[in-house]
Amino acid sequence: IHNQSSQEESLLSAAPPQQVTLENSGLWKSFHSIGTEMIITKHGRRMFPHCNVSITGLQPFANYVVMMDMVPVESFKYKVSEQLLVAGKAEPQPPCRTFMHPDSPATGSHWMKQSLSFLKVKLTNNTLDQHGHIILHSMHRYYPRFHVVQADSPYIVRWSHFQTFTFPETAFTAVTAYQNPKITKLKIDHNPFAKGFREGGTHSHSKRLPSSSQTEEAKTDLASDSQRSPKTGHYSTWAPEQEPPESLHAENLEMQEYDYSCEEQMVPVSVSYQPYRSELR
DNA sequence: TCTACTTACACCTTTGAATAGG
DNA sequence: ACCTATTCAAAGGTGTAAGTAG
Repeated sequence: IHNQSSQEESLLSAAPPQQVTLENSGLWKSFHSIGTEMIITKHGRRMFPHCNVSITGLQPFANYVVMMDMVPVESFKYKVSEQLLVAGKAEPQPPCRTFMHPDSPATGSHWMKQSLSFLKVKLTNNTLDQHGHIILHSMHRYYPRFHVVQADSPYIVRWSHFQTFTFPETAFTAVTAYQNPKITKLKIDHNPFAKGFREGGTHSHSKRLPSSSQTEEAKTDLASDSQRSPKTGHYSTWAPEQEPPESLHAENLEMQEYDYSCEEQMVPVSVSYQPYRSELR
């Protein structure tokens, strides 16, 4: 753990260090090794793989809010020509929205009891979206970022005791249609909703997909994933402009007050901010 | 002509209400 | 009255092909 200041050192020494672990790390790595792509649509598309994390080191009786947002990996966009190529400067950032885990706020013991699923997160390319989905630019790369905030209410968050965690293997390219057939194959193989497109299925399109040697490799990765090979975050620094290091990233953010009742707010990485709470079915 | 995006579609899983049984 | 299990229809999540936009 690399602490930024003596003030943070005293803060951390008062409580056990928070740790966020990516539970389905093996599946993410299968996609990452090929180049993860996430479909974004006008009406919002779920992520696959979706983020599934566990948290430790919280104070059992304190309340916390857990959030997720998306951060650009670098400051340029891509185009397709055989493979993804850099195609100039990135588009201006759309409104940065945050997905608040529906259990928020909840006690530390609640969060640590079981892993947290971000299955309901939806991505859109519609900058006028009214459903609170996370807005991204197509042909840009992003990675999800997780925030753990000690707070009694999702609307008034003290940004002290605020920690952020990211996982390099969760970086992805936002696309409106799949560019890499290997990614398509992996998704069809492992997303139950895409079962109709699997080889041997009754769907007419199923035989159009090229077979890939990558699939067996991916299955091996998944086997290890099923044995739970989660990866735990620790404190280090890497700039989004750089290729992420193997290690995970967690940053202590500046202490400040934040009122979620506002429509658009700034987060400590100088992007505008919209609170979003998913609907429970 | 090329690339990026949108839409309709068939196929599938998930959800939740209704019902039955203990 | 209460709980659990089962059934089943509706809602919603998929990638694809074909079309549109620029």
